Amino acid sequence: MVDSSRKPPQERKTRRMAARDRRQRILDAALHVFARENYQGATTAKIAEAAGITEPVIYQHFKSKRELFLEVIRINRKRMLEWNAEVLKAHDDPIKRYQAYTDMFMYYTTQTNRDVAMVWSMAFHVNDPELKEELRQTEDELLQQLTRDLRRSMEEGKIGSRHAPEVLSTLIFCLHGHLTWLTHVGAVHFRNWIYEDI
Amino acid sequence: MVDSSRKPPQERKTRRMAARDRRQRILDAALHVFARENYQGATTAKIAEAAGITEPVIYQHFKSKRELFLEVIRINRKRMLEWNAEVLKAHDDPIKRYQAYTDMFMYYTTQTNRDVAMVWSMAFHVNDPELKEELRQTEDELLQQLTRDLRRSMEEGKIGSRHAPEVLSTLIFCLHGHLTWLTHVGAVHFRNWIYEDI
Amino acid sequence: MVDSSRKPPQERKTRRMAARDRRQRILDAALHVFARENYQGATTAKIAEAAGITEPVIYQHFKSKRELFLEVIRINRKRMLEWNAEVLKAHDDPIKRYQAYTDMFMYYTTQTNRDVAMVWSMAFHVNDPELKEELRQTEDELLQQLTRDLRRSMEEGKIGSRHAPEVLSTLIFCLHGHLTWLTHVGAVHFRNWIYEDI
Amino acid sequence: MVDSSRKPPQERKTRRMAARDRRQRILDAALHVFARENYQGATTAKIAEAAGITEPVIYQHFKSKRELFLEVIRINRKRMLEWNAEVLKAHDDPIKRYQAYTDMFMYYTTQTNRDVAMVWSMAFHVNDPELKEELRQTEDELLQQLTRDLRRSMEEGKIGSRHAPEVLSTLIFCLHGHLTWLTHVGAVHFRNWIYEDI
DNA sequence: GATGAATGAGATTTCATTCAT
DNA sequence: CATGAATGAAATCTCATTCAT
Repeated sequence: MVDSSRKPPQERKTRRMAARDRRQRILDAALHVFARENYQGATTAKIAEAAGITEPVIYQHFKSKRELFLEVIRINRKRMLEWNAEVLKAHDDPIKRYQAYTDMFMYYTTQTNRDVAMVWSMAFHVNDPELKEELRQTEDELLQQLTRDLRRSMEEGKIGSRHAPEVLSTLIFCLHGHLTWLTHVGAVHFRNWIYEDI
Repeated sequence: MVDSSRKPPQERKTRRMAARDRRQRILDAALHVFARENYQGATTAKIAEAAGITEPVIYQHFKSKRELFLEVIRINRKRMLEWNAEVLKAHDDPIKRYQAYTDMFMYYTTQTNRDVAMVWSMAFHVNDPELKEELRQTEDELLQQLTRDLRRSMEEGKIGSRHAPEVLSTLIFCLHGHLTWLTHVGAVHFRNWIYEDI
Repeated sequence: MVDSSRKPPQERKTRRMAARDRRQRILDAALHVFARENYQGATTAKIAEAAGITEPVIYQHFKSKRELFLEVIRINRKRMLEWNAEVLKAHDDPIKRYQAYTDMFMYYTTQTNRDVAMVWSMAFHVNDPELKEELRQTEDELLQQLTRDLRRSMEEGKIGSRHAPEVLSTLIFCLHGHLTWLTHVGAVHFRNWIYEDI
Repeated sequence: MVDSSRKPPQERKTRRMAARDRRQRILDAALHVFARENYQGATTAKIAEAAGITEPVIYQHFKSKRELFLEVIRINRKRMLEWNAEVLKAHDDPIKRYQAYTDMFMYYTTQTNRDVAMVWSMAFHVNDPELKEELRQTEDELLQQLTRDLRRSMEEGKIGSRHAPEVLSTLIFCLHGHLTWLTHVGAVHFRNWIYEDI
């Protein structure tokens, strides 16, 4: 996808680039296959096929299937946290801000992002303490980012305080999780108006 | 459920149990193991061990692992729908009614019920069209039961209509799903006050 | 099928009778199932079901599946040898005699007898030395009975000696075996006229 | 069939064989084991052992045991039909032609070919409709090839027409089938002179 | 003597992972 | 580095056979 052709002199750099490419391809494929097939359902064979490589290549980039999965999770953890922070900084007007936040969630139900959401919610069902801890922390951070922001807005009187900030953030958050399900399963009819109402 | 109290001296002489009881024991064990380990992670060996039997016995009662799982799901589907309906009929006063409804959800985060909730949310990640359809229908029914009830209460002026009934039911519903996660993962600190606020 | 009801005084005899009955039922069912499903394909479960009993009953009458099979083979060995001898004694006129012999073979391709033929030919594929020896002996005996008879008829000038008696008997014999196949598989179109021609 | 003669020092370092060769080795081993042990008696473990590999390797070359078996059958079906046709074209003199045909059958009682014959006759006892149809067709084709040839020879007056061509071909055919049995079981004493007599 | 429940042993098949080239 | 070949370990499921009642 990047440039593996127009740099003949530096041999090593080309290789490095290619390796990084490969790794990314594997991660992309893995995300997709994990989302579709579940952790244990996603065989290394399927992932390799989706990445257009052979199985052993996976093991040149990742120690094991578990490590690959954790990496997928970590990448999206980082991505989610950054994204979250960014969105909350994007607008001065809180109304617009939360609107953007909402949009972000909506965004998560489409294609690639849907894969992210699926993997995320699926990860909760993998019985791995280390992973579990990581998930919990991420959820907590995301929630606190939003809670802090909401509280500040309330204190500044910029939004109504019909709900306590913790409650509101949790509500918004739950919607996210649940909408993933509903989308996944096909019951999508109220998606559009629910945010407006809150 | 049967007689686990008037056991004779033998500690665990579980052999020679009546077919019905054995079946139930397997279902109980399966529910627990599926909740803990995921569909594919829950091997028949683990289920058998949890039920205190050997693997082949499972196949005297269920045609396959898949069938066992579907049975677990179906039983809880029925249980959930009945329970839901019952709770909504329990009190004339809507406030008390929804309070009971809320309590029911809370109840779902404790031991056995927690297993039910876990299996339920886990089931969405099993790649099986028949199962998926069944899940969707159940969610729909549960949601509609609640929506109808809320709408009626609003029309009778018994509860405020700050949110549209569809929205409110969805909100309540999402909380259910998400709280399961949060509980599962260990972030439980606001459980108590969130319902009061809504 | 026989009388298990009209003999109240002699308890033991009634029982004996019943036991013998059961045994026969099992043997009949076994013959049928073995013919249809192959030695290893014929599970004790299928045999029990065909006999209208439960599996353990089989083990009250036979030491093992193998023993049951050997018994089935032995019974039909005896039956075949007796039958063979009888048929060859039935007529003085050799022509009629061989006609009857031929008819007997034909008979073997219909229902019950077909089962016998199938089991017989199937038995050759069971890898069991003891069984193999028994089969060989039976084939030899059957063949020699016929050969002796043919030789005598030739010596008495009662039938033509276009073929040597050993050859003719083998030919007739082969037809038997092969017709079983052809019938089994559905290619039956010349059955009728082939014997006339020889 | 491949190079089993120019082996390097290592006694049985069979690892890392070319896919084609490995496949062939498995087919060879399978033919042998199926012939000896019956379809269901021939476990993948036994086949793997005979091929000097571990079980999973079989599944890299064949989708299932059934597919492996069908492949064995198909290969020999092709081989038989070609062979048959070739032999019937080999000589102008019909006497020599049928002599060669006979020799071919005889040939089928030697080692490898004997395995082919055994598998062929055993296949009739495998309860599989698709397989059965394939077998029937092959038998029919073989029989018709021979019948046509015999009829032409008779019409040209090159061989006597003591028997109708259909009958003669069936006779020859039956001998084939039955001789396989007899050989398999150990009663081989007349093999030599029977063809001359017909 | 018959039955329902149970099981050890094993069959087929899959999968993550590792060599050897 | 990449790949084709290989495999140990385990998963699902079956089956002949045996208890306990």
